[in-house]
Amino acid sequence: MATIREVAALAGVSVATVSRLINRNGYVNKETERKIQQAIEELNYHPSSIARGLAGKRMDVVALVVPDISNPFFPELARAVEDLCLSRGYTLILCNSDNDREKELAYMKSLHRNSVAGFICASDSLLQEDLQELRQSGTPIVMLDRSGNADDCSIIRADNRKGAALAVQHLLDKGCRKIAHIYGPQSIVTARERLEGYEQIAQQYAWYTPSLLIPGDFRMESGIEAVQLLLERHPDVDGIFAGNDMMAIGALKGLIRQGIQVPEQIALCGFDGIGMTRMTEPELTTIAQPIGEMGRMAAEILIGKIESNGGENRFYELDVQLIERSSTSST
Amino acid sequence: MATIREVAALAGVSVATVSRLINRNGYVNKETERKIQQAIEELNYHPSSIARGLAGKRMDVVALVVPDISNPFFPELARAVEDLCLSRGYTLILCNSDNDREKELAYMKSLHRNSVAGFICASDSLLQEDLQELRQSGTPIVMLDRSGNADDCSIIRADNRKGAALAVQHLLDKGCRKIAHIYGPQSIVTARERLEGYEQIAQQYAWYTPSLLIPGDFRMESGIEAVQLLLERHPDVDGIFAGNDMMAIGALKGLIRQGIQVPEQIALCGFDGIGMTRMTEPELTTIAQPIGEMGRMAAEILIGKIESNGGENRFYELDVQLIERSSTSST
DNA sequence: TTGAAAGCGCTACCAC
DNA sequence: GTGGTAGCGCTTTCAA
Repeated sequence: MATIREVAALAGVSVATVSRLINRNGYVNKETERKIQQAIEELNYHPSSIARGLAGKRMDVVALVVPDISNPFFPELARAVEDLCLSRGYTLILCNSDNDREKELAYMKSLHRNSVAGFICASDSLLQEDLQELRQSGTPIVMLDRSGNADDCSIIRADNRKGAALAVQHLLDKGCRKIAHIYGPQSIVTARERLEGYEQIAQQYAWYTPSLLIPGDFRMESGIEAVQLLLERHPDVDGIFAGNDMMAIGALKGLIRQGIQVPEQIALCGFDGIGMTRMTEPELTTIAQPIGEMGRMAAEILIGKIESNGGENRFYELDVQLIERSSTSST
Repeated sequence: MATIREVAALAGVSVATVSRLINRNGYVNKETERKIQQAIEELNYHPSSIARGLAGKRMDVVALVVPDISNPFFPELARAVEDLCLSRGYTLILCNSDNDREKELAYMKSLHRNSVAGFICASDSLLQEDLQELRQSGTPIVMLDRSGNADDCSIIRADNRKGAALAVQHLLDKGCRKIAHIYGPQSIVTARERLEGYEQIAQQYAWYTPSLLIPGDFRMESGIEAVQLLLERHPDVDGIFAGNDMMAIGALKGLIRQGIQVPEQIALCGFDGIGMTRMTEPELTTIAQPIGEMGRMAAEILIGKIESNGGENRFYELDVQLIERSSTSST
């Protein structure tokens, strides 16, 4: 691995000049530049980020912590973040916390020691105090989706309340007269907001009763179980709004298992808009978050902060969209 | 962020002593140790991996490149790798190449610049020459699953041939008399091996004909299309072995769409053993690779190489297992 | 058992 | 325009 000194020697200039060229600051003679470029080629020189980091220049690694990589929503989100980072010359470290505090803290420690340039948190189980160290060292932080609110950082989230309302309204439009909601963990902000959105509409109707609310944990299995419980409680439901797509997929499976026709007997709508909703039969109607845009935006804002040393913190609430498919409308 | 010098000053010793203690090499007086430990606590000191890296000590970051994060097989694999790395004090950089050469090269460049300690490749589109730089710098490399063979590194793969044979045999046992195979890209070693495994058994039968081989790209959509093509060619097939679970899921969807009963009319078997095979209705029979073990093993071998400066290179072929579910056996 | 000092590869400041 | 050089935080001889 060639060093800057070797390049300088080969090009017959000083390391300072090479450094200036590489970082494109300061003046460098055209002819000198050519010679240096050639030397770089010849030695196949790549500046060491390590040394660069030590020498005070900001590093080019940013981290994204997701709570559950087995939920395709997060890989999709990660892809978007990754794409933008890569195109801007940053490398992404994808950390899967699995909602495991141990892992999370191990990651925080590692990130801190490795001096990441920026940090995107999409995990709900990371506490404010855990971010303290990073924050103290001035590392820009962006909170994405589940991670909820926090001081001193920008927050990016879809309009969960509106999306939930949209879902319920859609089910009503499709003729449903008793709509249940499988809600996610109330410790998670997105789950809370979606529940609120549901209630906002549902409570206007006579059929509404709290027992239409079934708890889930955002994972597929809980969707199956929720359906079971729901059918015992309310054999006459004709619409289900699941708090996310994974639970919706589980719910669909539960319904099919019980021999229930979807959407004829019960219509079903999810939330997230992950690709997998097109995998089921029938395909799932869902409220699509702009996943790609959220990821890109998070990365962009983060990099903006890294490169400008700060910038104002805002709360971005992105719009959602109903995607109508066969789980709510029989052809 | 406290430095080693501050710790040394507070403890009233030299930086060398602190360094010795931290790295647990060389002698340190009990009493001195206590004082240093206390200083470390007090300043909440974490050694900088950056500086440590520059100073010649090996870094604690390893990278895993996967070809397609939207195939749950890879997140599952990554989780296993990640867990083991974390438990051994390493941080994992998860790189999703999307089979995109641009991205791949960008990653390789970044990894090189950041001097990763080790590298696990699970991507098929990374060429030998792309690994050249890493290899030259002495970075240990492990090839996992799709990445195929390469010199100077250990290789870990499931027994794809045997798994495929197992699948076909299982379909035969279930009474199938004409079994098709949806195969993956033949540029990928695992796809080739599975095709071979299929042929090994199928060719022994009179019903076998090359037109039972339908190409796919390991993604769900291609499973749907493959089924369509297959049914045109052979309306009388009664068994399908898909080259991986994602295509199997697609195939299932295609079959259901056409109103075909699974497994009554056509039995279906996948390959990989991803969790999602339990999400469909009917659930999918599949050949399970020991995903967790593969990931852990890859990480373990890699870390072994990192810490021992090399070690012999072996080819590990892990055993697979048939998981029988309703897509091949009607209750 | 401990300390002093020479780098690791690079950036940035100050002279020339 | 260009070069000399002082660190960045740490590890690692080599002496003491």
